[in-house]
Amino acid sequence: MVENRVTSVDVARAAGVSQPTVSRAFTPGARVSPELRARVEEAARKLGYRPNTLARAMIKGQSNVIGLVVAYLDNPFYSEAIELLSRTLKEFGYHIIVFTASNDENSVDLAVEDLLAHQVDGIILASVSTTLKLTHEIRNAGIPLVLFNRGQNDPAIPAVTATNYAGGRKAADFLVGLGHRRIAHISGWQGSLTGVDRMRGFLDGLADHGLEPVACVDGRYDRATAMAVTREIFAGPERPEAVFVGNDHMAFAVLEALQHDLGLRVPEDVSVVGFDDVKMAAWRVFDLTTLRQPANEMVAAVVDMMMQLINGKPLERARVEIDSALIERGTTRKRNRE
Amino acid sequence: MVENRVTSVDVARAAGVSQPTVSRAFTPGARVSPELRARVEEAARKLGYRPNTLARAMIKGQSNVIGLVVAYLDNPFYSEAIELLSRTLKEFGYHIIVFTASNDENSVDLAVEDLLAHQVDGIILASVSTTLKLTHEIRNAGIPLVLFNRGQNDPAIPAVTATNYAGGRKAADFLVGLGHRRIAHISGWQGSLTGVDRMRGFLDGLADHGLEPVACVDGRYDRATAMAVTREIFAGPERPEAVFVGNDHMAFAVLEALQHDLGLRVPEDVSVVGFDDVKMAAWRVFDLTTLRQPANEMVAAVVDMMMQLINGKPLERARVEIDSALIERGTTRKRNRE
DNA sequence: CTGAAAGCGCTTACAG
DNA sequence: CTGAAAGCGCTTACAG
Repeated sequence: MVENRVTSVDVARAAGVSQPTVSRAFTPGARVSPELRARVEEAARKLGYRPNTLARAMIKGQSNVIGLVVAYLDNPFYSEAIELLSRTLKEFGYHIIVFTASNDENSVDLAVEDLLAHQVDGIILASVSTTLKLTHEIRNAGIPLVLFNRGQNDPAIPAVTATNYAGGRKAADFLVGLGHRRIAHISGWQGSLTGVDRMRGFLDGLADHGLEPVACVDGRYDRATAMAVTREIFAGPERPEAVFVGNDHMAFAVLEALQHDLGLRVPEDVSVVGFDDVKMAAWRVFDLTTLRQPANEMVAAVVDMMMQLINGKPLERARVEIDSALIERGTTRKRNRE
Repeated sequence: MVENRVTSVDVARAAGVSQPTVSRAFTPGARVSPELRARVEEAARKLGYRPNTLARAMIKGQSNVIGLVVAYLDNPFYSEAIELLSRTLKEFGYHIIVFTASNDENSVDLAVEDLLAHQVDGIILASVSTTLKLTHEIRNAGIPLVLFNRGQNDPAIPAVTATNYAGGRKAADFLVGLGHRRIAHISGWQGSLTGVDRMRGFLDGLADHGLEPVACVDGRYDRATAMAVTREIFAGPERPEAVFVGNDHMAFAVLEALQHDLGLRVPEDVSVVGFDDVKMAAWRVFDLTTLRQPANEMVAAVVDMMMQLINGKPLERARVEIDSALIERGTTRKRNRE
C-alpha cells in the first residue's frame, strides 16, 4: 500500500512551470495568469495531485483544526452538539479532532497535552472540567480556549453555558407554583460548575418561598446513580411530591426508577423536571417538562467566540449565557390538595 | 494572541546541544546519552517546548490521524461507536478527525476530498454509502479505507457489519415462531446495503415459512418517516400482528406511533422487533426485543483491519461480519390464537 | 505575472 | 553517542 505521493514539483514539471506557480494556482486569491493556472490544473488532475495540507499548516503555523475534548457521549445533548459544532466550524474552514476523555483530571490533562502537540488552532472543552493549572498552560501555549457547557471559577476564561442558576430558580418557582411543597433535587455532578449552579439556583429559588428541599443528592450525570438515588429518596415515609433533576439524561433514569421500580405514577404521584431539552425529552414516552438549553445557539456562540479569539480580536464578553426557557410537558401538573 | 513558538533550535541552544539531539531526545527509542537527554528535557520544560507534530507528520508522511465520516449522529449506535473508536484508536496512537456528512453523494464526496487533502492515514466511513468511483479514488490515493456498518457491492472493499442477512432471518423465524402470521417490515434505508440485507434476510426467512409480509416499507432510518409509515400500515383493516423494524432508532418511533397515535398495546396487540440493541433498548420504558449488533466487537474489528492496512499487511478477509444474536425482551410475545 | 531562493520545524542518513 | 548537512512539501518575500 504505497502512497503515490504526487508533489507540487511533479505537477510543475508536468505543466512546464515553476513549483511556486503550482502553489499559487492552488492558493485562492493568488495572482496567476489564467493560462498557467489552466495548465497547472490539468496537470494536477492528470497526476491526481492534492496539495499537502500538513506542509501548508506547518508553514502557516495554523492547522485549521480545532480540538474538542468531550466526555459523556451517552448524553445525547453532546452528540447533538458535536454534530452542530462540526457543521458550523466547517463553514469557517475548520475541522474537529475529537478526544474523548473520562472526567478525571488526568485524562483531560493527557488529552490537552496531546492537543497542544497537534498544533490545533483552538481547543473546546465540552462537558469536562479543567483545573486552573491546565487552563493557564493552554493560555501560555497561546491557544484559544472556549469552555462549552462548563464554567470555571476564573471568569476570564471564555465559556458558554445556559443560564444555569436562573434555570434552577425557574424550576423552583415552577414546582412551587404547581402547589408542591415536598420537593427533592437530584443534582448534576457537583464537581462541575454547571451542576453546582443549577443546584444553587434551585435552592435559592426554594428559599424564596420559605422552603428547603426534602432531599438534595448528587446524581453525577450518571443513569445508575440517578436511579439508585431515586429509589432511596422516594422510599422514605415523607415521599417527595416533585423532583428537579440536573439534566434530562438523568431525568429519564429517574422516570424509570419512579415508574418501574417504585410503581409510582408521573405526574399523578410525582412531578419531574429535567434540564437540557434534548430531542428525546419531546418523545411522548417521556414527554418531559424541562429547561431548554438550546444546543444550536450555544454552539453558535462557541464558534463565534473561537473565531474572534483565533483572529486576535478582543472578546466582547468572556462569559456567554444562553437563556433557558421552561418547557412545560406532561411530567408535571398542579397538585391536588384534597 | 501570539503563539510563543518554541522550536527545537531554541531548546538546543538553551541546552547547549545540537538541534538533532533535541529531536532524538523526543523520539522514543532513539540513542541519546542520559546526560544530554536530561539537559534537553530540562531546557524543554523551562521553555515550554512541545515538538511540532505537524512537522513530524509531514516528514514521515503520516499524520497518525484517521478520518471518520459519519451521518445519523442522532442514532445512539453511532455516538457509542465514535466514543469506542476514539478510545480504541488512541491505544494505537491515532486520533480521529470527524466529518459529519449528510447521506447524499455530494456531501460524502466533499468530506472525503477534504480528508484526502488532510493527509489522514486512513478513512473510516460509518453509516454513509460510497460510490464505487469514490472508493477507487481513495484507493488510488493509497489511503486505507474501512466501511463501518455499511457494505459495498464490491466485496474487495474492507467492511465490518453485523450479520445483517442472518439477523433478518432470525427476526422472521422468531416472529413466526411466536405464532404471528400477518407480519410487516419497516426497513432500513434501501439506499444502504445494511438496510437491504436485513430486509432480504427477513423476507427470505418469511418465505421459508410460506409467508409474505403484509407490508414492507422503507423507513429511511428516520423517526418521522418510521412513524408516518407505521400509522399507514396499522390503519388498514388487516392490521399486522407484528413488525420487524430496520433499526432500534426507528423502532422507538414505531413504538411511539403504535401506542400514542394508534392506541395499540405492545406486545398485547403488536409484537415489535428492532435491530442494533443500543443501550436504550434495555431501558424499561422500551424493553425492546432486538438483534444485537455489538458496537465494541465491530469497532475492534474495524480498528484491527485499519491497523493491518496501515502496516501494509495483507488483510485476512476484507469482509468481517459480527454475529447478531436475538435479545428477547418485552415488546414481543407468543400470540394468543383464541 | 513568474521564477530562483530561502525557510517553516522537524527527521534521517552520514561521518566521526 | 553526537553534530553538520540534506531534505520533507509547501509558502512567501524578492527580483525581474
